This record gives sequence, structure tokens and C-alpha cells, in this order.
Amino acid sequence: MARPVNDVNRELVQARILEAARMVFCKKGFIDVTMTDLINAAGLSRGGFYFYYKSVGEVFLAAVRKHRDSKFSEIRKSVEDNPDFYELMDSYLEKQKVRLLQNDTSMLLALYEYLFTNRKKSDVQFRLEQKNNVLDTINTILQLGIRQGAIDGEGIDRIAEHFMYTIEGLNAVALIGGLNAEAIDQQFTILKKMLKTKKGEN
Amino acid sequence: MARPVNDVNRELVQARILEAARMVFCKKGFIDVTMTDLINAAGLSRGGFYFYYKSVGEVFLAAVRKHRDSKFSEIRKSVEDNPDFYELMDSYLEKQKVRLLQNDTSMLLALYEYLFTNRKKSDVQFRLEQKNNVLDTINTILQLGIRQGAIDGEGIDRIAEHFMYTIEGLNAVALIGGLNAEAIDQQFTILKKMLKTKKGEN
Amino acid sequence: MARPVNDVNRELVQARILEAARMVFCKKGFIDVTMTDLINAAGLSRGGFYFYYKSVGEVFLAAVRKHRDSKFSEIRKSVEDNPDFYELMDSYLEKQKVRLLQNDTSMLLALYEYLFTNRKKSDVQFRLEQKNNVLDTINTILQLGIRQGAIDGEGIDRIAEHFMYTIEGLNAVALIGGLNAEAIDQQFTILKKMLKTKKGEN
Amino acid sequence: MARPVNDVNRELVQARILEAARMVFCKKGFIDVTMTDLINAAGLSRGGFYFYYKSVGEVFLAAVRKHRDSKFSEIRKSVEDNPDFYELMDSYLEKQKVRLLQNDTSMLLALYEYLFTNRKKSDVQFRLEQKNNVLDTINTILQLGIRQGAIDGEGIDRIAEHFMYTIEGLNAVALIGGLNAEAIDQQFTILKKMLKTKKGEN
DNA sequence: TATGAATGAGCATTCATTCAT
DNA sequence: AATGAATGAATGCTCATTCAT
Repeated sequence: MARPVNDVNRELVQARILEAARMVFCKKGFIDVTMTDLINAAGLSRGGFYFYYKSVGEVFLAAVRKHRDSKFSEIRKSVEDNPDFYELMDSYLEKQKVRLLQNDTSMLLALYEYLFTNRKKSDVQFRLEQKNNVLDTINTILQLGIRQGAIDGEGIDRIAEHFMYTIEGLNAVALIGGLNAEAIDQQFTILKKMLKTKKGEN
Repeated sequence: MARPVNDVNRELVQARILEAARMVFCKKGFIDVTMTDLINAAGLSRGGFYFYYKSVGEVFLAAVRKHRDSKFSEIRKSVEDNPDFYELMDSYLEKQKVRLLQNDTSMLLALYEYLFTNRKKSDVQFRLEQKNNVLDTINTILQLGIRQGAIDGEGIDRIAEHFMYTIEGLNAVALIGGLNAEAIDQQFTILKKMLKTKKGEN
Repeated sequence: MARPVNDVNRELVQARILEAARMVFCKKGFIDVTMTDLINAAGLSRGGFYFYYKSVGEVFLAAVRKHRDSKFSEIRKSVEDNPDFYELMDSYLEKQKVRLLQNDTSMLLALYEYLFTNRKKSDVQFRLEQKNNVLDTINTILQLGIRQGAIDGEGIDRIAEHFMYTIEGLNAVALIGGLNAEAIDQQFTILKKMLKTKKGEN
Repeated sequence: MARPVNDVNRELVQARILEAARMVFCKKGFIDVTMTDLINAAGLSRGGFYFYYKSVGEVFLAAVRKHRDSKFSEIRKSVEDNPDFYELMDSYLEKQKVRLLQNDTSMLLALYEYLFTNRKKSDVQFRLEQKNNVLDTINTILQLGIRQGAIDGEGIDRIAEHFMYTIEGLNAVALIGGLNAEAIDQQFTILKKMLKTKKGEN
């Protein structure tokens, strides 16, 4: 009886902490964030905070995992309704474009900082999750196109990977600072043309 | 005049410092490197070191700028000898491949860490240099292909950018840890096919 | 009356706590033990534990007092059966020897740590108890020898104290780490010879 | 040229630190002493202090080693002048007595706390030094007695050890708090009588 | 130029203790 | 009686930076 209530409370506090932490990570990235930052943002005492999370990295992992799938999974769920492939692809790329252009409200910087900084530790699992998250989403969309006969399935795995590398490259350049809407559109056009070309060969 | 002599001395010492610093950055990335690391590596005293460089970032910028062009400029210089386009392209991609697969001796990690961490400061100039360095090299090679009539020049700027984004994406994934030789080959094959396709359309 | 029942409960819980605490002290000494250690060992909640004991020192005092007399009192009780003095003395020294050589299962380290660390507080009473506990036991045994005419009673108090100081010295060296069975035997031989010599002079 | 000067400076500052630290250890023992205590006593900044010593234990070891031999070595040096054995023995025991009775100005408590607390770490060397320091001094004195024909050399090693254990026992009880001048005199009388008895048996 | 001692702000982490439920 | 979330003071330690020599 008392257990579930406490667990619920714990989760509520954790959700509050992660919400506050997310804002901090969006603003400062990962490396510059200190425990004190997170503690102040959460409005807890030092000891109280440690009761829930033991390190900045732990908070970050929890925050990312909590929100990671939200945007990508939207797409994946919408695939189930069998929407038109080209519309879905455009929709997906449009969301990527929006994300790439708005730096402040995204955890992209923090994510990259974390991925690079913690690459030697036991975060292999997390890094693979992250990489595969993008790849899986793209594959899901492309498979829809194949099912609809809109695109050719031959060599689709490598194409999917190419999408991913291109998007990762756009991510990197976005963080570095030299990315604008036009450049993104041009790249997405190239990517889409790769699909059309495939089709046209049939 | 004592000035020129001193300046020469200064440059000699600086060169020695940067040489030592480069090894440190290759080994530890950027974020984990402290002034003490650089000082110890350089074999100078604390105060003496500060006479030349005031911060880790300053040393890093100097070290990168000093060595940045070395590999890329090899390619650009070899272009002047008008080698066969496909051979040059293969040579360039092969060098990229080698770089992507060897983590320890490259400053890639340190570079990415620096680019992300110091994005808010006055490093815009440096970041653009970095991005354009890759882009310029690719453009140089592709222009050679156009001059030789090996590839079509239409839309070549966007293609060049696409090469860059793909390579940046490969960089990112390499650092994250999920990259192998086969995946690199597949992506480079796709890139080269984009050029051939262009040609074939003529 | 609910009181007596509660008191019984209280004592039961306290006994359980002290049992668990004893194992902790044996393993970690006194200084490294935290409230959390004791709480976890006891299997109680934090607040629940504090209902019974307010500090690590309080638990330690209770644990020691509860078990202190056990081994020594064995000897004292056996004196009542009027056993042969030399056999009893040998038995007592043998037990001391065993205790000195087994570090893990004894509270010796914890005891010394407590005695030294808490010397300035209100533990005078406890420290005297501890010292006199050894002394009383030795005196009890020696008095048996005197009653049996096995040893001379002259100056026996100082001899008893000498036994105690020697045993305390062996304790200290045992904890420091440089004690073996042979060294103990040699010292006990010297102590016993002091008694025989006394006797022989009569 | 500059080297020795700096080294001298370093040693001067270290001497100042150890002097101040010694007062702290005398007053508070070892366990209760924090880095902050030592830093404040030394009158240095935090970072400045760490430049010389990295931990409380390191300071303690240096402080003990610096002063350890002072008192014991007085005796050992005086042995070289071939003084009367009984006078030297009395002098040695008198110094022990004085030391045992004055708690505040001695590091005895801190020493015991350190020896017990750090028994599992790499302080074996130090602990053996400590134990042998007492033993060696006693042996030195007793050997003088043997050379002078004042005492019998048979079994002298065990007798020396017995002296040590008794003195260690007196140390322990002195720290615990139940020691007075009379008790010390009585024990020393017993020890000296062991030597006379040995002699008398010849 | 060059040295290295000295500074002090800043950070992570632990833990005894309290208190609303 | 019992729970466990919350507090905040205390501690060890790092490191960029300064400055007298």
C-alpha cells in the first residue's frame, strides 16, 4: 500500500528534477554543467538531490532517455497509419530541419558533448542506442516506401546509413554554427533524389 | 636590434610547446587537458609557459592551425600536377578512411570537443575555417575532375557540400565508436556513384 | 499496561541491532563505521534506527558492554569450581593467544579505536571498566593460585598489573601487525616464570 | 646554483608546516585532524599547502619521522660514552615516565590512532619502524649492561621484547587515562628486578 | 625571460540528523 | 513505532592564474 505511493512520489520528484535539468543542459551543454547547477535548478538541497541522482552523467542519461524517443517515435507511430511515403518523408525531414535550426531548446549540443567526453567509459550501450535511434527511424520510413512500391528496396540499408551519416554531419555543422535553412534543403533534396533515382532505374 | 632575435627564439620555443601539446591533445582530447599537462609536456616552468600561451584553448588553436593544412594541403598541392581525377579521389578517400579508423594519433576527438565546448566564445572564425578546410579540399578535387571532363560540373557545389556532410557524419560516428572499414567503404562508394551518375546523365 | 510489553519489544529489537552492529564493528573497526552501515546491517529504516540509538558511539558502547564479559567471565565462573591453578592459567593465556592472533572476528581494533578517539568525551567510566575488566580477571585467577598455595601472595597486585600491561602491549602490537604465535608464547613464559620464581623464593 | 636555494626554501616551509602540524596532532590526535586544520595552522592557502603535502597522513608521517628519533636517539648516542648501565637505564625509564605522564605535548595519541587506522594500507614499513624503534633502543641499553658485566646476556632478546611490550602496555593505558606515577614506578621496578634476578642466578 | 611558490574560488561527495507522514 | 525523504555543514581536492625573485 505505502510502497506504490512512495514510488510514485519518487518518480514525481525525479520528473521534476529531469525537467529542470533538461533546461540546464539545453542552455549549457553537458561539460559545463555542475552538480550545483542541477541542484539549484531542481530547487532541492545538496543531500536531497544526491538521494535521487549521484552524478551529472546519471542525470543526463535519465533526461535523454526520458525524452529521446518523443520526436522520433512520433514518426514511427505515424507509419502504422500507412501514410503516403513522400509526405511522411517530407514531414520527417522538415522536423529534422526545424531541430537543426533551433539550437537553444534542443539537447543536441549536450548530447554530442556527452557522447564524445564519455566515449571511453561504460557508455557503449547508450551510444549505440543513440546511433541506432536515428538509423531505425530512417529504416522504418524507407521500409514504408518499399511496401508502397514508391522506392526500390535494393541496397536500401546502405542508403539508410547514408541518410544517417548525412544527418549526423548536419548535426555537427549545426553545432559548429555554419548551417542555414537553404543548405539543409539542398542536402535533403540530394537525399531524396537518391531514392527517386533508384526508382527510376527499375 | 634584439627584437628579431627574440622573436625567432619565441617561435622556436612555441614550436616546441605545440609539438608537445599535440601529443597531449591526441592522447587526452581537449577537455581533460589541463595547463599542468601542457606545462609538463613542454618541459617548461609554469611561469615560463604562461609567457607564451595564456590558456589551454590558446595552445590548442595554435597547435591545430599549425598542423591543420598538412594532410589536406598534400592533396591540394598534388592537384597542381594534374593527376588522374579518379586516382586522386581514391587517394583522398583512402586517407580519410585511415584517419577515421585510427583514433589515437589524430586530433579528431580534441577538435570536436573544442568545437562544441567553445562554441559560444569568439571562435566563430576558427570553426568556419575548420568547416571550410574540408569543403575547400573537396572542391579542389572536384574541380580537377571537371577540368578533366571526368565529371559534370552542374550542381557541383551542393555535391561538394554533401561530401563534406557525409564525412562529418562519419567523423561523429567514428568518435562515438560504431564505425568500421566496411561501413566507410560503402559510404564512399555511394559518394563516388553520385559523381558517376552525374556523368552518365550527360 | 502497555509499557512492559513495549520495553520487551524494545530490548528485542535492540538485541537484534547490537548483534548486527557487532559484525560491522568486527569488520570495519570503529572509525570507519557510519550510521548508514549500522542501519543497513540492522535492516531497519533510518528513522526507526534512531528511535533506539542516537549515534555510532552509543551503539558501540551497548554492543561492547553486552558482550564484554562473555569470554572473561567464563574464566571467572570456572574459578568457582576450584580448578587447578596452573591449568586455569594456561587455559586463560591460551585464549588470549587465540584472540591476539585472530583479527577479524574480534572487536579489538574497534575497541582500541573507540578508546583513543573518544578519550576526551564522557567515556572515562567506560575506559576504566575496560581496563579493570582485564585486571579483575587476572586477579581472580592469581587469587585462586594463592588460595591453592601454588604461588606467593606477596606483591601480587603489582604482578597482576604487570600481566595486564604486558597483555595490553601485546594487544597493541597485534593490531599494529607484528605479532606471531612464538612471540606470544615467549612472553607468556616470562610471565609464568615470574610466578614460579616468587614461589621458589619461599 | 638556484636549485639548492629553492630546496632550502622548500625545506624551511616544510619545517614550518610540520612544526604547526605537530601542535595540531598533539592537541587533536590523528583522526579528528582535517586538511583545513593543518592549512590554518600553517598559515598557508589551500593550494599552497597542497603544493607541499597531499594528505593528512603524509603530513603526519613526515612530522613523526622528523621528530621520532630525537628522544630515543639521545639515549643511543649517550651509550657511546659508555656510561654506567644502571644510571643509563634509570635515565631512560625516567624519560619514558615523563613522556607517559604528559599527554598534551606528545604525539602518542595521534601515533596510536594512525597506527590503528592505517593498519591495512601500505604503512607496514612505518609500523615496523615504529615498533623496532623502541625495541632497538632497549636492546642498545641492555647490550651496554652485558658488556659491562652488569647483567646476564642469556635470553636477553626476549627480555628486551618484554620491556617493549610492557612499555607499549603502559602507553595504551596512559592514553586510556588510568595511569599515574606510582603505577609506572612499580612496573619499572619489576622490569629492573628481572635483570637483577637474571644476574643473581649466575 | 624564466622560475615555481602561492592563491583562492570552485567542485564532488559524504553523512549525521531531523521531521512530516 | 516506523518510514525514508530532505537538510546542509563539512571535507578533500583541483586548477587557472598571479607575482616576487
